[in-house]
Amino acid sequence: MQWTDERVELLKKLWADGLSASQIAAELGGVTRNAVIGKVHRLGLSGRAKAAPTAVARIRKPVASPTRPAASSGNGGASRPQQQAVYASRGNAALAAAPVMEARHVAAPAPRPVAMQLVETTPFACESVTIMELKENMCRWPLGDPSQAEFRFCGGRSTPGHAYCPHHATIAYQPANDRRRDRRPMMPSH
DNA sequence: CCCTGATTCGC
DNA sequence: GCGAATCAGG
Repeated sequence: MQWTDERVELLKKLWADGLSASQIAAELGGVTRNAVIGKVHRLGLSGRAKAAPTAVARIRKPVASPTRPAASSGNGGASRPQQQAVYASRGNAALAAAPVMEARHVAAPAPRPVAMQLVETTPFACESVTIMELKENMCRWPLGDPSQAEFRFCGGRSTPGHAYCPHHATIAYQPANDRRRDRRPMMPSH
């Protein structure tokens, strides 16, 4: 990919809009965030409004002398075989489609979406605990309607650090490719 | 671990 | 000029 005028313009705009380099890279396509950052610097638009870095901080740190692995024999370059172009496609980069939204840190451990709660068809003996009884290491798989008093959580023993018990984990974490096939009909609309 | 931008330097 | 590798930090 090359930096056509159009792409450069878009880069400028997105950078000015505050998107991260990886987000911009995803938006442009065909480039990595490194490429974006490199371009940003070459264009001289680095350092986005960063609340006055206070003179001192602004000054190049004298110690900043890089400690590059003393390219004893062409570090990086020489030994690197033809890149297989593994464009950055992880993290929010893949979700960058939505320009605005910046709701990343908002989501909580998140129970399954309501629609998924009634999906389970196979009878499964849950502890059925209330939110008050729910403790660490207890399966947080929701049972029933969260707006009703009867609402419960599975409460089964979950692997430390995980949200669900082994059983519900298998439901919650189906491989993307299997989802469509295995999905039972969900609620009509909501 | 995920992410962020900054920098270097072979190409 | 380009951008991977790396650094430094959250």
